[in-house]
Amino acid sequence: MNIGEAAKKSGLSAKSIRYYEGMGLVLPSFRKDNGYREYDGDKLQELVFLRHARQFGFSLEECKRLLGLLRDPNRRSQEVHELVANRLADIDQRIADLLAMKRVLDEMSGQCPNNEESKCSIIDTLAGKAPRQTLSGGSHE
Amino acid sequence: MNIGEAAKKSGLSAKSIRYYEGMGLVLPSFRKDNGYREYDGDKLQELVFLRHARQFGFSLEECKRLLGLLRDPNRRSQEVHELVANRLADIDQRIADLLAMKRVLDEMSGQCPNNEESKCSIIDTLAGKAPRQTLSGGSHE
DNA sequence: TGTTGACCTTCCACTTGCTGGAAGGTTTAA
DNA sequence: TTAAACCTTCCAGCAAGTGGAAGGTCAACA
Repeated sequence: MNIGEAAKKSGLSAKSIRYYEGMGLVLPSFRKDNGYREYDGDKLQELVFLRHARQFGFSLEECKRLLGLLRDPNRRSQEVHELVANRLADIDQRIADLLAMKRVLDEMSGQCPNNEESKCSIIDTLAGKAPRQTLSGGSHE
Repeated sequence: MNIGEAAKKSGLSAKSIRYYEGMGLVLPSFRKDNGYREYDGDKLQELVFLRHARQFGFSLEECKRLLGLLRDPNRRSQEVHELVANRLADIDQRIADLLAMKRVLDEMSGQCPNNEESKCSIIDTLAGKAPRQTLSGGSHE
């Protein structure tokens, strides 16, 4: 199949597929005489795999490693597990950061008069004029 | 004060301060004869404000609007409140996305044998071979 | 046969928010 | 005087693509 069909079936854009190819992730099965890329079932499966991995937030570098493991019949599941564990640690960190932001922004939001007046505790807090609301919780800055 | 001192006191890097200037966010008070940037207390406060706003995840465009509001004595706190509300909605969305990823990755991680064998349900799931674990929860894809 | 439209190709530019480095000018202290 | 530590501008690059230009190809239809 051509790149357009591979795109439709994999859920990726043709642009992305070309980009991933340039990054060395998934090459087409071969090129036809007219230069068109040709993808077979195996390659399509790799593209789907890639889309899933990206949806879980793996970087292209990590996707490259995952594809290597997908292709390697002698892989150790340990290695796959480790990549997922790293990803999970990263996600946990991001969630914690976002929750810390949310907590303080919620607090700030609730204290803003939200009217036609200029007085605004959000502005004061960001400017460092109001009682400190830090992301880290401590009073050190 | 020079950019180096402004950087130290604001917690930003000199590179970032120059970048923000290029983006039209915070200009130095003036340039000295030798071309060096000079920052006074007000400008330093704006830089600190900027650092805080960035720490809360506001984009530079949003920071630009926030700085405009900081400087505007006739601002309406409504406007500030709205920016924060938008930011909060974005944060909530991100958290929800990350939690959905985490949920599925946790599940996958627990099912992987995590040993020397090649059999790995994580790989199978990403390849779409195993019982579907989707981020959206539905069976539609 | 012509031509229209939908494909496909490559390449370059743009995005966000910086960071690093090169090449060079200034200031300060020993 | 000279070295270190500033400062200046500009250029390149990161992730992970998207958009568009310029052009080749293919299938269908009159």
